Amino acid sequence: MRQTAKFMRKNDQMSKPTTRIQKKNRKAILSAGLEVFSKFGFRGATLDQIADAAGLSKPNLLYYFPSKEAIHRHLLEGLLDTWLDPLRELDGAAEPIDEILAYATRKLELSRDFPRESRLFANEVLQGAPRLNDSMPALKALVDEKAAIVNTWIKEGRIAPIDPHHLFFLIWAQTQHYADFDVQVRAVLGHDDPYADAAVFMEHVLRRTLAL
Amino acid sequence: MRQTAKFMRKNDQMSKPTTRIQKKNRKAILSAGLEVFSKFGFRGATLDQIADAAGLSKPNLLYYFPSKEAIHRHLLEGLLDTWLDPLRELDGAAEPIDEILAYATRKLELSRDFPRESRLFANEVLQGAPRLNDSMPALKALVDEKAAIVNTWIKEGRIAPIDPHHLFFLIWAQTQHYADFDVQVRAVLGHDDPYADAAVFMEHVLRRTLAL
DNA sequence: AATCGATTTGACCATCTGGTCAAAGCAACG
DNA sequence: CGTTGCTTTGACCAGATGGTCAAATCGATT
Repeated sequence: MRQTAKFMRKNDQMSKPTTRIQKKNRKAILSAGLEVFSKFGFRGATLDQIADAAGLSKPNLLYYFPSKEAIHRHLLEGLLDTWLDPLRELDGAAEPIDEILAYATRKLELSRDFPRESRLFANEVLQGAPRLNDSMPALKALVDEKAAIVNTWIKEGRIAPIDPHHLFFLIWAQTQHYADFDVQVRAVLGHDDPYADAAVFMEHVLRRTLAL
Repeated sequence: MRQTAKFMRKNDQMSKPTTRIQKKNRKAILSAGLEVFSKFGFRGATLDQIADAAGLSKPNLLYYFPSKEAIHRHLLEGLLDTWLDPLRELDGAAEPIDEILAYATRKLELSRDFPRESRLFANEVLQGAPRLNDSMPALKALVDEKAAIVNTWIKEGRIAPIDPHHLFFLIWAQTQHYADFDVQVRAVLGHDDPYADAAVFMEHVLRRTLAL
């Protein structure tokens, strides 16, 4: 007996879509959800908006995802991982300043290429991260691990003595600012694409901050 | 004939509250509104939540403010001003590095002492600043004016040549990060009051960034 | 204490929102 | 081409939400 979608939803914990249509529609829904959730936050977004943006009717949308929250959860799930991937690559064996610059650069590219994801995340954290609390310990663990590497570099006298945690905050704040406060950045600059200048500026700041 | 509150609301454009009760209740409503709006955004906040937080009934709340949007507008109105006040004080005649450090410090204090205001603002900008668009030109004008001062300092060879706009973005991003991403910051640090360390770190970053 | 305007509230309303359901449409496979 | 099961939808529902209103209560002034 072939599985029906209904059966999948109930018993299969949303396993991968099987048919071509399912693939297409689930992708459309997630993309639409990202668009709407990142703009209005969870409570501000409506299923009608998402259905509209996905080009589907609301009941059809709920055929693919059992609830508004399920769409949101699905979007958040992969997000923190993607967001932290560049940090995972931070390598204790390589040259400190190169490594940190590479990390910051990758993070800035993430802001440039995935601003909606950044804003979805920002919206969530702003509102107290109610749907991210479970991930916080893992986040802390990863950051602590990488902070230890930075501390090693400091003890070896290879970079200036600074608080590693606040160094990460600096990089996060600086890079995410361009995605999250996009409107303000563009209004102040009066032109598009702040990212080229931002990259130059950020490299200046980090080199100076880390230099002995 | 004494003015009634109803009369005021209709014809007087919300002029200052007159009676002691009005003063107290309007203050309670604005404080409650700040609490709720900063946590859930405009669309996520409900009048019932605000009324609850203010210790009033919903109709009573609407006796003092004509609509949900009016409360929100009222909160935003003063906000951008307060937010930019420290920047206004940036003085071209004084010592560059002292001035910039003083600005950044004042801004960090604002984050520490008024995190709800910071989050209200962040929520608004995140969602495209629909209710702040009018203020954007004034913001740009002020920033451009102060950027010109920084450029003068650069031409005089008193600080390193950097892009002044991105310098301001750096300061905004860094300081507001501690208020807006409070949950994340605390989760990563595993303790309270990041502000003392943040101040030290920020001074380090800015001194290095600006040094010749 | 009587009056008059300021304040408060319970009841109510229209609209919006997340979600359901049965029935209809459609695609693939024998 | 007919069956079978996947997909889509119109109609609907219950609860939440922003907002209204008339009536009740309160407080200051006489």
